[in-house]
Amino acid sequence: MRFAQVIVDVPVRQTDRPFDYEIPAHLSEMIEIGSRVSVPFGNRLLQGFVVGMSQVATYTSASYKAIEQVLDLKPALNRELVHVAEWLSHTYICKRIVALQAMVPAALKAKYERGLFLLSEDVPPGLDEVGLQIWNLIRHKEGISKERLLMEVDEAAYYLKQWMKQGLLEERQAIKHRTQVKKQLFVKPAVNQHDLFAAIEDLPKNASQQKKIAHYFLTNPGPIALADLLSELGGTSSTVRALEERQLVSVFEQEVGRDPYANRTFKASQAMKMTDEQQVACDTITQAISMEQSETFLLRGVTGSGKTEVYLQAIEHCLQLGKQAIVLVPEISLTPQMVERFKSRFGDLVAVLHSRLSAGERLDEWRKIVNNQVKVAIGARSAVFAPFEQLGLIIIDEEHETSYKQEESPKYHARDVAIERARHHQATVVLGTATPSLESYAAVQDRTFTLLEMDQRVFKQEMPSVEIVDMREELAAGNRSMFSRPLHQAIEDRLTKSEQSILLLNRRGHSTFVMCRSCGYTVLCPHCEIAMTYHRQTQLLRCHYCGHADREPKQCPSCSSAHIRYFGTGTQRVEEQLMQQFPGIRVIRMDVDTTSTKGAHEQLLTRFRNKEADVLLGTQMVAKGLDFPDVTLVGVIAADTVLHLPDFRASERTFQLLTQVAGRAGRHTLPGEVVIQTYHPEHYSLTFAKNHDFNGFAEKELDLRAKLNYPPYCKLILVTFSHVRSPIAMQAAQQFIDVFRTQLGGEPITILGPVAAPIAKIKDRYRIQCLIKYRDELTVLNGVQEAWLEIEKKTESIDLSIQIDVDPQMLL
DNA sequence: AGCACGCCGACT
DNA sequence: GTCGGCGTGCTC
Repeated sequence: MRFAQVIVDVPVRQTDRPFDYEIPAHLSEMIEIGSRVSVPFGNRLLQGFVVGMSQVATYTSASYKAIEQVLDLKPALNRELVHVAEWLSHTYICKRIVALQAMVPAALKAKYERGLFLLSEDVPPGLDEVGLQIWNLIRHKEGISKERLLMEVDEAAYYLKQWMKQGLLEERQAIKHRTQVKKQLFVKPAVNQHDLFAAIEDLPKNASQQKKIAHYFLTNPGPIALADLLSELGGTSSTVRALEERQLVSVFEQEVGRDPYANRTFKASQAMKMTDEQQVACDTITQAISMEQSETFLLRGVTGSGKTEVYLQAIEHCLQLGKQAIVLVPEISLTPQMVERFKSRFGDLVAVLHSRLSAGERLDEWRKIVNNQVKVAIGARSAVFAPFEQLGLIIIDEEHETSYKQEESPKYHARDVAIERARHHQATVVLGTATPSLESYAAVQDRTFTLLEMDQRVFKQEMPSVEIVDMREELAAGNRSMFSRPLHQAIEDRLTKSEQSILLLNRRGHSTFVMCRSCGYTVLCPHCEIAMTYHRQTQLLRCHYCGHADREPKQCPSCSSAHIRYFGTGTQRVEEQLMQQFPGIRVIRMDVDTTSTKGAHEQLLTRFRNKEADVLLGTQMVAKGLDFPDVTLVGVIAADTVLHLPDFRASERTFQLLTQVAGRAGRHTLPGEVVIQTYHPEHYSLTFAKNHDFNGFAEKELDLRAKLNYPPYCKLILVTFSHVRSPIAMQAAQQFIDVFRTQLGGEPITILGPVAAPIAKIKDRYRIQCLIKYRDELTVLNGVQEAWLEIEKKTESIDLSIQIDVDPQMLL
């Protein structure tokens, strides 16, 4: 007898462990570690993942249940990914099933539905006509829901009750598989060519369409998609149906893979000649891939230094060795241009995974990986789990981006997952960026990572000149506009030269807060402790955290004064001001509000590329990876917005954002200019960004981090407790810390808190947080895990939520 | 998570 | 006497 250890799809404390199931003989060939299976659990049928196999059960029992079904022809995961899931669950403290499910496309997550199942093959004797009808309906649509049946047949309730009592029928939960495989209608000839030829003669004289189609099949006997047939030959499906009725053709369904890029052709491209710097970087990387020593490289290249070409050639080498490669890019920069570069170099060997694909399209792309049809996967964060068997290379572009940290459980960082996977495969990791995260920079200093540098732009252009404008001086000089004189001048200059500009403001909406001039009351969201943002088009005050919207107030809700004023500048107001101050200017605004519909993002960028606008105005999404030849001016409306966030990474974020957005200017033949407006012109993250001096910034910032004891000099775990009543959350937090301290047994660990989170209330729930600072003590993760389980157990009955974020990227 | 089992109050 | 409330504990 063989057994499989299965993690079942129930994400709670009590079931977060493997359960033993018998492997039935007829499935023994199919089941492997990593297989997705369905298993009986209690009186339900659940989905699960096989994480182990053994000759004897690990749990002693008189009888064992057996695996019911294997859900995929090829296992969804493999042994290595099952290991990584285990690593994920203890590194980021999450339930095992949550870790496993994060590795497969969302379309494979089971949905469960209660449905009706007959327990007897035979129709009960003496059943009347209506009863028989219902019986057959249930037999036909096994698992149909009770509600649906009652809707279809009014009298059903009586029969159902009877049969359940007699044990002929039961209602139980079943796995409802989402539409997974796309099917399409195909047509093929039903007779041989000879008969078909004869039959054409017999067709009615006026059946010209039918004849046309029949003729087609004389020369093309193979099946063809119905849609293709009709678009090629004209006619409608009724024509085909007529032929089907004459039994000359047959129509059938067939599985087809969705290919989101099927209708696009990509020009094949060749490797480009690289600069010396590129060549050195590429050679070092390819050598490491060949040596299989699992090395991590930090490729620091200034914006425009041609990192992508290095990636492409390194991948080429990797493929030549018979290995596969993963490329991670931030979601927002996974634009058609980026996809195009990879598709044109590697053609059909690339699978593309990003969130703008439908769930089905994503699944199909992912299946190409499982079925070994592709060698390269390019995608956002979750593509790090691409189930390749022979990984040679993992590339993470724009390594510093916060989007590599998943904000939901499992709260993993793709960079760390990549390094863990590379360890299993003896693969190479390349982290590319112009502005490394300080964690990676520190890892270079302690020789965990190897540094590769590229300081020259490919076409030898100068880095853009950067001017920092002190807005306090502008005000003193009587300029109350949001555009300083230098920025105003620069925009005007581009308009006359018909060059383009990018303007960055990291806040959407119109005004960022609404305050009463009489009493000082600020309008807060009733559900969150956050100022509401005014949106002019809709004339609504909107909360950017929970989406709550209110009408624009005509008077102060607190003192009824009419002196309500709008403060703080958002992208909408900048747009208005641009139109006012530069008559005739063409502006494209790009923020969450204008890019929420499918394809809007690409469409706006295409319009800008086609020079249908003079200015691209937007939030940080305009800072990333864009490359437009005619952009010669980048303006930062307010560099201070990020600087003042209550987060120890505020300076780092500001430096990165400014450097990245500055890199959008003058990338081709025209020189670039950058204007940064600020109230803190002396701040080091601005001055180092002005001089394009990453190393200088890093040294200064590391020094500060060391003094304040923050990463990379310590590790962090952020634990957030939330409840509708603040004291309950606070009490739970305190208990958590007590248990945690006991677990540690006197290790000197710093715990900040419990205190109210910077955003103290979201969606009517008060948030209390604790920040754990530690070196690398092994006991800490375990202690958090244990304390979590204990508090979870204690608070089971109340609606308390506990969020654990290991290595948090945002302290909000 | 679900669901059965179990022990107490208000109905036919 | 039975239906049904939600507290408790288990699922290979």
